[in-house]
Amino acid sequence: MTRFSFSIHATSGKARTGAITMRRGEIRTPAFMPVGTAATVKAMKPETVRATGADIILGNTYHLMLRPGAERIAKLGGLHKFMNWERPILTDSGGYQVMSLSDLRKITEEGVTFASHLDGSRHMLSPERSMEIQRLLGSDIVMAFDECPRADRPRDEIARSMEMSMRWARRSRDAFDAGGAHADGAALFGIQQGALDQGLRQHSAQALREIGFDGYAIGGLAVGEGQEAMFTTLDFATEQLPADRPRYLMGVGKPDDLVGAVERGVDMFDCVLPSRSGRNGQGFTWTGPVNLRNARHADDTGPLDPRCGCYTCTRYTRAYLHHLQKCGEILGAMLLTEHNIAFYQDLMEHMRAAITADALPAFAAEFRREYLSR
RNA sequence: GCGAUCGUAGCUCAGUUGGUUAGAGCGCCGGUUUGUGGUACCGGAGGUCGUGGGUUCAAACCCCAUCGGUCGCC
Repeated sequence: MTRFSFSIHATSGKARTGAITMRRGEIRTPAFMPVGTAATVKAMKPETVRATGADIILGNTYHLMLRPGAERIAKLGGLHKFMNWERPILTDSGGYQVMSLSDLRKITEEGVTFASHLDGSRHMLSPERSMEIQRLLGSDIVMAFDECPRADRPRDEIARSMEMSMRWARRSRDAFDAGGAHADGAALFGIQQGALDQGLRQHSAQALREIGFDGYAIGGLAVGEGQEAMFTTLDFATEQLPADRPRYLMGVGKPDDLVGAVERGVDMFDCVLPSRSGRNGQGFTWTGPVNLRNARHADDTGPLDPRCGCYTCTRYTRAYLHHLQKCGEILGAMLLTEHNIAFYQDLMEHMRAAITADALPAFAAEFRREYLSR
């Protein structure tokens, strides 16, 4: 069994490029992970997701435990077989969704009880149960169970939440090790909290390092604080985490967020933006986001992005994509999602090449000049 | 020709004991989406209430005429 390992091949400033090697394949970093919440990257076939260049996708403990159920997926052979994706899968622990989706949640030291957003039924998640579910799913990168408080909460509340998340991180580590997932070659990532506070972030990072994880995630950002505050936090947050382990900025972000975060030393990302936007008419291009529902595209015979070599851009006009979006046609979501995911992967590939050439600052400057020009 | 009935936003319609700047859905125009509640969310434009008279302090609403649609009867 190939043990989890991370090697850095080149650096450019604080940015690094390299690869994570795992039992189900290699993950080139910096990496963008398309989100496949309910055992599917919405509107895309797994082979198409792979064809865009994705090495790994994300799945969700919260959604899958409610439907179809973790035990059922285990009985059906695990998440990879269930959804026909044989490469690595990272599973979120459910902590964030309990905050963002469910009502009637009650948080105690033991864990969280909450009402399903699907049918109101009552459920419980704890570090131990989250580890068990992620093991049943067959996850390759398991995330520690944490609490993600809103960034606008008072500092003492953020501090107490972070400290509990660190105790939960310890319990996640223990439950993960006891469950045997480690021996199977799965990896466990801890999640730093502390919102925008440098001291709290430092405490959180120290606690995680003492426990020891295969990788370290930065949680609690991109929750409304704005890009400048996020970058300011990343300036110190990445340096607080071990240099020889992957750093994963959870839930981020827009293309310019990714570039700025890579410059600050982040190695992994996931975000719903490219896939959700694909269903709602927003396409990403090298010259900025485009709303394909806008009437000005109705007679445009050009591609969405002339510099993009994806399936959609090499075969379809903006006029057609506009038409599909206006009609709410399924193919519109499919074609635009595929482009957006391909664009994100292309962006990552460009950044990896720029870091390899030790030329990330020049690439980033040129990217911003064009992407943010309008 | 006679009778009935209907004409309100681009479309389908709501709107009476006559009473602020006449509403809805869809469509149209635009914006939002960051560890995903897949037909999402937010905002905006748009109407001489078929037309012309009349009654009234006040008319989409009541009266008369007229034009147009639909149905029925000769």
